[in-house]
Amino acid sequence: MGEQRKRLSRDERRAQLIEIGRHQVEASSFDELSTDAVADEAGISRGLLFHYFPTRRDFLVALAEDAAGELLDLTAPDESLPPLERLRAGLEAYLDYVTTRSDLYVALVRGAAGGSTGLQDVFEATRSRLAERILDGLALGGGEVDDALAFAARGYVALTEEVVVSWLRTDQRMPREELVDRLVQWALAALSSAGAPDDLLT
Amino acid sequence: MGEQRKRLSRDERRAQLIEIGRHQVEASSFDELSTDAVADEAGISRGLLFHYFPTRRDFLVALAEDAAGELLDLTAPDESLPPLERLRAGLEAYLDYVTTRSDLYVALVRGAAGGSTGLQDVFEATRSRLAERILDGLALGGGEVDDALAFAARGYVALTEEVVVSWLRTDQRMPREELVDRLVQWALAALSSAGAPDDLLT
DNA sequence: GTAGCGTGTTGAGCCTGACTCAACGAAGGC
DNA sequence: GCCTTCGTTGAGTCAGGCTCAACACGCTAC
Repeated sequence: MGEQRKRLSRDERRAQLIEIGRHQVEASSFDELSTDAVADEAGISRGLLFHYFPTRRDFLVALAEDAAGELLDLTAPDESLPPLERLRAGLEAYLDYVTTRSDLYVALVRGAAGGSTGLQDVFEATRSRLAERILDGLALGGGEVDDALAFAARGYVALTEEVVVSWLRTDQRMPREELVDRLVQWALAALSSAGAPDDLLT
Repeated sequence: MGEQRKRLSRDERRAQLIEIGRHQVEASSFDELSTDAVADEAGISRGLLFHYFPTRRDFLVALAEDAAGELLDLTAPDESLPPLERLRAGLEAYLDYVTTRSDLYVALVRGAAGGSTGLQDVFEATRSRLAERILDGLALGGGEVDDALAFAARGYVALTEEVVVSWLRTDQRMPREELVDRLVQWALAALSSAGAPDDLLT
């Protein structure tokens, strides 16, 4: 590729590399990503990538954090809504993200869970954040959450991820509104089974 | 290691390598497993491993299949039990396996989901098998399962995996009986939310 | 015994891809 | 116009996956 090499600022170069890395991951998966390929596509030397990311793993973690951060931003809860509406809005935003970036999402959910230790941590942390948000909607008094509720929240997040991936795989055959309704139902069922107060239906 | 090298039959050698591979995976993770290390521990040349498993990935897949097969065998449903009892028995067996081989289990659930394509398939297939078993308990007439029920079953399996991993991570603080009770509750909640007949409580 | 044969096994070496390092060169300040 | 800064280079090292032609062990036949 005879692209003319250009000198970029640290931030620009870093952003460019992450952008390219995301494409590569979308096209294949995390563990198939090659640093050489990224460098080639960026039109830089092989060595430069390691000036920004000391290790291939660091690079992958940066990619995962970038994608996860984007997901978390776009699904940030609207505190002004009552709990149930908030959950529904969160699910809608989640599905927006997922349908827009389905390749990246699947790569993240299915690829970052395993793989290197660092990736697992990012995945873990993201799932935790999502679970916390759900619990925050309940714990109005800011009380301690017991194990059962915590398990319910985490389990529900996992259920949602799995269902959404399955839904994508069936070409979204089920209407999206029905899917959201069901996911809301499952949330209520999981949480109330775990002893959550029923007034979360506010 | 001055162990005397011995000539083994194909099946013996293969079994030995898988056994060693499982140890390595337990000790670290799938993607950190090194074929050289396995060969060393087995006291064989580096080349021989590739005589049995043409590719590192093939070896990892064989390991995952071995572990997944073991899990499926040990949790095989007892057809003579009524649905609800069968589910409970399955969960008990599942927890037996998980507590016995927690390292391997976590490596499988958290490591095989991502990583190479082949590993993902094994993980996928195992989750599907577990979901099918749950649906089999319902579909007495052998009718078609609609998307909602299929999603519920798959989602529930994912929920269970996540909850169990979390439970292990909290040093099994919650009593095991309570965990089983809750998991049964969640199963009923998830399935009936998806429109399963209520007479699955037989 | 020894000649042959099937097959488990070897070990040197290739090759890809992650990673290093000393030196180069394009902006900006003086 | 020189100097300092720092993004950048590219040749090279190293680890680890993978190959291949030859070897050696156990066996049967003569």
